[in-house]
Amino acid sequence: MQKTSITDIAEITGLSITTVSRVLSGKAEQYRIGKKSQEKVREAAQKLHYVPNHFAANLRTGKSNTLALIIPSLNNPFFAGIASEINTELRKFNYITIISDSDENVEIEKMELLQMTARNIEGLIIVPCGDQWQHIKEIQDQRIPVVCIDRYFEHLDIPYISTDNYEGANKATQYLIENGHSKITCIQGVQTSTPNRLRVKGFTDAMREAGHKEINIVGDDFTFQNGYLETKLLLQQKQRPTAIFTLSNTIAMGCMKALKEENIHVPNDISLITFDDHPYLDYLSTPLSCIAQPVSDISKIAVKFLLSKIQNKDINTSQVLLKPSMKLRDSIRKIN
Amino acid sequence: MQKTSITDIAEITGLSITTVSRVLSGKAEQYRIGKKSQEKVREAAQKLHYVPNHFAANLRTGKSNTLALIIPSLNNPFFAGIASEINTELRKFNYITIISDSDENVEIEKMELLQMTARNIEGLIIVPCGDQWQHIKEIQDQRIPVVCIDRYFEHLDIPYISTDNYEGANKATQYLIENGHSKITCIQGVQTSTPNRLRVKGFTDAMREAGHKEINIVGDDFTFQNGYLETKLLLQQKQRPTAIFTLSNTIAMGCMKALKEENIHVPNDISLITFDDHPYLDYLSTPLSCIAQPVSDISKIAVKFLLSKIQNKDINTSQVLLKPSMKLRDSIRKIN
DNA sequence: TAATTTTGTACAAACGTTTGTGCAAAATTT
DNA sequence: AAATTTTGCACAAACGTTTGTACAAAATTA
Repeated sequence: MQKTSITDIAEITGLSITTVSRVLSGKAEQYRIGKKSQEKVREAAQKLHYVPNHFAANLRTGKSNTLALIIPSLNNPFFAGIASEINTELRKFNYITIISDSDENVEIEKMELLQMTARNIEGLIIVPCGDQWQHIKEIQDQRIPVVCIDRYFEHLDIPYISTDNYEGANKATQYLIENGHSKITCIQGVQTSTPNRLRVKGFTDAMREAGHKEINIVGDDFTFQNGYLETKLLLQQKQRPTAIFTLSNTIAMGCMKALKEENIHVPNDISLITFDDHPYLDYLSTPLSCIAQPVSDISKIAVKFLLSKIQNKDINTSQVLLKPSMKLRDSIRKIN
Repeated sequence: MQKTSITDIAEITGLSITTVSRVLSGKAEQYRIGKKSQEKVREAAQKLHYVPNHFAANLRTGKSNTLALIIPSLNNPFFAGIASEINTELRKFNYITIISDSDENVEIEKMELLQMTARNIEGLIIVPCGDQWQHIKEIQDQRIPVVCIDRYFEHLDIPYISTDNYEGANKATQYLIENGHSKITCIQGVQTSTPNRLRVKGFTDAMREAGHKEINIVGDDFTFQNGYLETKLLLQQKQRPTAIFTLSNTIAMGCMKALKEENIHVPNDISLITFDDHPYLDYLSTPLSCIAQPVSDISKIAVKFLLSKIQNKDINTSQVLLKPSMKLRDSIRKIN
C-alpha cells in the first residue's frame, strides 16, 4: 500500500492539512479544533495506517529529537554496557539515539560523524578512538553539544566524563607493591589514548615512588592478541615479572590464554590485575582482581551533561573524572 | 556560526542552487557543469563548512539510506556481536544503521519501530523480544523489507536467519546422555521465544529417545538471576541432577555463581553445558562446553537477505536455520 | 550565412510537514 | 439591533534539497 500523508487524510475528512496536522501532532486543543473533527482525523489516520514523516517535520521545525552515540567497539562489553545505559536514559527524554560503532578506526569515526551531522543531530556523546580531535572539535563549532566519554582531550574545552585512570592504575600498582611485587610488567593499550597514557603514568609513578628502577611497559593495543603476544614474549625472558598489570579486559583475556598455554598459574606462579570489571571475572579459573570503572555513573553523568548543554545552551565545560574502585578477587599473591 | 545551505553557496559563487546542488551531490559531470564553476562551488562549500541536510534531500528523493537494527539487549555479548558485524557489513553498502535496544520489552520495541518508520528506514533487521508479531508484520505490510534474526515467527512469511536450535539442544543433550547422564536439568529462558521452545524440544526429544522419563525443565528468563535462583533451588533438592543444560550464557553465569557458593565443582560434582559460545568460556574456573552459534554467518546472511529484498524487491521468503557446532571444553564428566 | 548541435547553466515545482496569520460564522455583550 | 468577541477552521509560505525541463550562447555543420 502507498504511504499515507496528511494530505490524504485531509481529503478523506474534508478538513484542511492544517487541521489534520494540528490534530495529529497533539495541538488540537491549542488551536480549538472541534471534537468531531478530531475524531474524524484520528479515525482516518488509523484506517489509512498513517505514519508521520519525521524528515518533513524536521525540515520545517529544525528539530530532529535525535542524538548520536559513537563508541569504538560494540564487541567490547564495556562500551556495549555504556551504550545500553545511555540509550535507555535518553529514551526517557524522548530522544532517539543513533548508535554508531567506529571499529577503533578514526577514518570511520570521521565518516560516521559526517553522517550524523547530516541527520541534524542535536547532540553527540562520543568515545573517541584515536588522538585526532579536529573533526570532533568541528562538531562543537557547529554548535552541536558534544560530550566525550572515557577517552577525551585534556586541552580541548569539550566536556568529558571519565574515570580517574591515573589514580586507578596508581592504586593497582601500589597494591601489587604492597604485596611484595617489584618486578611488575604493565601491558598497555593504544598509547595515544588519554586513559592509557594516564594509566601508564599511574603505574610508572607508583613504581618510582617505591624506588623501583626497572619499569617494564609493553604492548600498544587494547586487544586480545596484544595481550596474548606480549605475555608470550614475557614468558620467554629469563627474568620474568612476578606480576602483570593489564590495562583492559581484552588484554587480560589474551594474557590468560598465553599463561594457560605455558602452564603458568595465577596467582601461584604470577599475579595478575586488570583495568575494568566484568561479571565473568568472578568465574575465571582464577577470579581476577581489577580496577572497576563506575559504568553506570559515567553513562548517567554523560547524559546529564549532554542534556544540560542541549537545553540550557550552558557554556560551562564540565570535565569530570570519577573515582574507580579496586575489586580484589583471587589473582594476587602476597610474596613478601 | 549559522548553518550553511546550498542557497548560501549559490549566493557566494553567483551560481544557481541547481548548479551548486549538482556539484555537491557528485553530478557535475553528468550535467556538464564547467570546471571553473565546480571549483568555485567546492571551495565555497569548504570555506563555509557546508554540511548537507539529509532530511531535505530525503524529503525530495524519498531515499534515506538508513536501515534499522533492533536487538533485545546491548548488554548481551551475543547481540552486541551481531550488531557490530551487521553495522560493519551495511556500512560497506553505504547505509547508516540505527541500532536500537528494546531492553527485552515489547512495548519499547513497538515504540522504537514507530520511531524507525517515521525516519523512513529502507529496511529492518530485528531480534524480536517477545511473542507479539503484529507490529513487525505491519512494518512488512508497509513494504519495508524485514529480516528476523535468532528469534522469529514460523507462521509468518517474514524472512529469518537463525540457528537450528532444536538440533543444537538435541546434540548437547545426547552428548550428556552418552556420557552417562540421565538426571539432567534444563534451565530455560523466555518460554515464548521460538529459539527457547525449539531448544527445549530438542532437549526433551533427546531425553525421550534415550528412554528417560524424568524430564526436568525449569526457569523462564534469559537472565543471570534466573540461572542463579533455579540452580539454588535445584541444589536444595534431595535428588540433584548430574548435569545441567543452560539455554544461554547469562543463565550459565548465574548457574555457576550458585554452584560456587554451594561449593559444588564442575565437572566433578555436576556437569554443565550451555547454549552459545564466548571467548570467556575458555578461562572460567571450568572451561565450559557449549553449543556455539555461527554469529558471523548469521550476521552476514541477514545482511544479504535484507539487501536482496531492498534491491530486488524479491518476494521470496528466505527462512534459514544454520547448523550450530558443539564445542567441548572441560565441563562434562563421563560417569558411565 | 543559416541551420543545427553542444555546452553551460537556471527556473520552478516537488517532497510532507509546521505554523504565522487570517477569515467567516456563531455567540455574546452593549 | 449593532458591535464585539469567540469559535472553528483554512491559506499559503517555509524548511533545504533534488530534478524535470528549458533557455541562451557558443560551436559546429551544411
